[in-house]
Amino acid sequence: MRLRDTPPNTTIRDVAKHAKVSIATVSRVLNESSGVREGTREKVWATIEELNFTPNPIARQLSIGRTLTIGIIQPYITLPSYIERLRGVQHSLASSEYDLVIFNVDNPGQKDAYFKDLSRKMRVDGMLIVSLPPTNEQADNFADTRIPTVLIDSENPKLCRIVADDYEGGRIATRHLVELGHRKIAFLSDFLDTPFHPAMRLRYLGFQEVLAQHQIPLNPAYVIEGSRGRINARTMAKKLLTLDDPPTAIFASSDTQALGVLDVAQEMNVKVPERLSVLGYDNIPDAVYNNLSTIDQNLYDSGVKGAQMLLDLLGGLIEPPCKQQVSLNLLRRKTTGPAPIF
Amino acid sequence: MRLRDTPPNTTIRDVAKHAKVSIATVSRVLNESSGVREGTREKVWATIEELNFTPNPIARQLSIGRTLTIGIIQPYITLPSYIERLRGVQHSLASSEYDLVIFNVDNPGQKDAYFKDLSRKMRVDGMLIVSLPPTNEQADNFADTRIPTVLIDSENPKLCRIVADDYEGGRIATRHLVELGHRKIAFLSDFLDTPFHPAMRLRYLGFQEVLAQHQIPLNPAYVIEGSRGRINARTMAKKLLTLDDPPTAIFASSDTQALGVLDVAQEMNVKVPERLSVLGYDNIPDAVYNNLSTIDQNLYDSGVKGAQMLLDLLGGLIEPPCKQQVSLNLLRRKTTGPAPIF
DNA sequence: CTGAAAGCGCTAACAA
DNA sequence: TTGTTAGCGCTTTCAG
Repeated sequence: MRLRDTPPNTTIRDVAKHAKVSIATVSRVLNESSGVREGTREKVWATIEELNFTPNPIARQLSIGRTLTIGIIQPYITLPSYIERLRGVQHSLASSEYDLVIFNVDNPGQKDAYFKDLSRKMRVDGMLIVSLPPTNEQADNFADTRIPTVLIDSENPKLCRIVADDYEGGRIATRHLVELGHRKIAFLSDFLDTPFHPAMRLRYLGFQEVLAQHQIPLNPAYVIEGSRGRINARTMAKKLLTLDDPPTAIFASSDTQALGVLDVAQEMNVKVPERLSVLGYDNIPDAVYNNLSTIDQNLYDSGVKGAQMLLDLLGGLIEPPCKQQVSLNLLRRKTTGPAPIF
Repeated sequence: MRLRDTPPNTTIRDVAKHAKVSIATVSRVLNESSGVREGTREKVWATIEELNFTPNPIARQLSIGRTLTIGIIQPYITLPSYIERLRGVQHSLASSEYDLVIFNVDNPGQKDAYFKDLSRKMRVDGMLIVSLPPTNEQADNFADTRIPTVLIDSENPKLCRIVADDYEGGRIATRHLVELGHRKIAFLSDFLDTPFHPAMRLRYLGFQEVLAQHQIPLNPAYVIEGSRGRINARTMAKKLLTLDDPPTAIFASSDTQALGVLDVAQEMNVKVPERLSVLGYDNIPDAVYNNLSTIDQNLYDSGVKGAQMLLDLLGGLIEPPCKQQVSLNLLRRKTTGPAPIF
C-alpha cells in the first residue's frame, strides 16, 4: 500500500496509546477544543512532546474537507511590482489560518493549464489570480466551481475582483505632463496587447484621450512598445531620444521602464527634467530612491485588499460577484518639470 | 464532519456506480494500470467525462503516503540570481511527477520556522534549500527526518548538497585583477556575516589570500560591506571612489552590486575600464547586456543539478550525505582592463 | 469529560 | 479481468 519502505511516522494512535487515552482525546487537545480535563490535556501534551509528534496535515485536510491553503497565480514573480503586491497578500494572510502557495506563470500555456484544473489539482481552498484576465469561458468555470476566486488587477463582471482604473491612470499621467506644458509626449510601454496586460492598452487609451482633449496631435513615432524590463526600455528610449524631433516628455507604463529611460537620458547627457520629463507607473521602491515621478497604484494595498476579499469569500461573508477599486495617485517627484522653451 | 455546507464533490464512488463497475476498476483506469479490458476502460472514461470528475489529490496523497510535491525554500526570490537558479530547478522538475512549491524567506525568523516543522507542515516529499545554511542542530534534524533534502549553495557534511567553491571564486577574481596589474583593489559586498550568506566571507578570504600571495597590502578603506541591492551598492561605490586614494579596481561580490558600481562610475565620469576595473560575480542576464566581467557560477546549472540530486534521493538512487560542485569560470568582458599607469 | 466508531476519497492486496 | 476490503491518519458525532 505504501510505496516507501521507511518506518511509519508516529501517528495520533501512538500518542493515544502512550498517553493511555483515546485518539479522540488526542485530537481534541491538538485542536484545542474545549471539554478536556486539565490533567488529561497536560498528559497528552507531554507525550506529544516526548514522541515528537506532528499531526499529518494531509489526513487532517481529507477529514475536514479543506486544505487550509490559498494559491496565488501570478506572472513575472521577478518584477518588483509583483513582489510589492505579494507582500500585501502575505500581510493579510499572516493572521489567518491559511498558508500561501505561489504558482508562477511564465507563458500563456501555463496559464491555461493552471486555470483548467484549478481547484482540485491545486489542492487549495481559494485562489488569487493576479494580472491574468480569464476568458469568458474560464470565468464561467471559476464561477461554477466551488472554489472561491478573486482576481487582482483584472476585470470580469462575474467574479470577485480588485481593480485599478488604468484608463484613468493614463489620463492622470498625461494630464500632468500636458499641464506642465509638454506637447511632444511619448508613450513607452510593454506590448499593448498581450494576454497578460490589458492594462497597458487602457493606459494608452487614456493617454490618447487627454491628448485629443488638448488638440495635441499624436505623433506615431512617439508611441513605442516592446518587451518588459529595464533593458528593453533602454533600447526603446534610445530610439525615442535619437529621433530628429525627440519628445520632451516620456510616459512609461511602468517604473521599471521609466528607470531604463533615465539610464539612457543620463548616458546621452539629456538633463532630466530640464530637457526631458520622465513619468513612471507603479511606485515601486526603486522609484522613491530615484526620485521618479510616477502614478502610485497602491500595489501593496491591492494585495491586502485582494487577500482580505478572498478571506471574506471563504468565510461566507460576501458572495461573488464583487468589486473593489484601489486608488491612483500622481506622485510628483523630480523627474517631471515644465516643458523646455524653444 | 465537513464544515462546508456545499454539496459534496463527485467521487470515485459516483463514477463507479454510474459505470456499473467497482471503485477499484475506476481507480485502475485513473492510474492507467494495466489489466483493464478495453471496453471497460472506455466506459469508465466516458462516465468520468460525463460527470466531470477529477480525483481528489488529497485523498490520493493520504493513500499513497506521498504528496508528489517538492518544496523550495529560498531567500530573496526577487533577486535575479535566485530566479536563475529557480529556472534550473523547474527545468529538472518539469519532466518529473513532482510539483514545485516555493517558500520565500524574508527574515531569519521565517527561516527557523520553516526549518522547524519542515516536512509535515509543508506537506512535501522533498526539500530544496537554497543559500540557507542550517545550523548543526538543524542539520541533524534534517538528517533524522525522513524527508530528503538537498542544500543548494550551502555546505553541511551530513547532508546532500550542491556547492560552489566561493573561496576559490574569490581567488579567481582577485587573481584576474592582480594579473591586470592592479594593486589598489577594493572588495565590495553584502554584509560579510549574515545567516544567509557565508559565501561572501569566503570570497573575501580568497581575496585576502591572493593579495597576500602577491605582497599587496590590504587597505581597510577598500573593504566595504552593506545591504544587498544595486542601490546600496551605489552608496558604497561612491564612498570608495571619493576616497583620497581611490581603488583602480573593484571586485563586487554580486553582479547586481557591480552594476551599482557601474552606475556611479558613469555618474562620476570615471571611465571603465580605463580608470576603473569592475568585476562582478554570478553572471546574471543583465551582466551580459552590460558587458560586465564576472565570475560565472553557473546558477542555472546549480538549480538543475540540485533538483536532479533530490529526484535521485527520492528515487532511492543515492543516499545522503552527497556532494556535487558546480564549476566557476572567469568571464572577461569589457569592464576589466589593465591598471592605469601613473 | 471521554471513548467507540464512522467516515473523508483514494489505493492496493487479495481473492475470485 | 474484476470486485471486496482493509487501510492511509485524522475529525467528529454519538453514547456513555
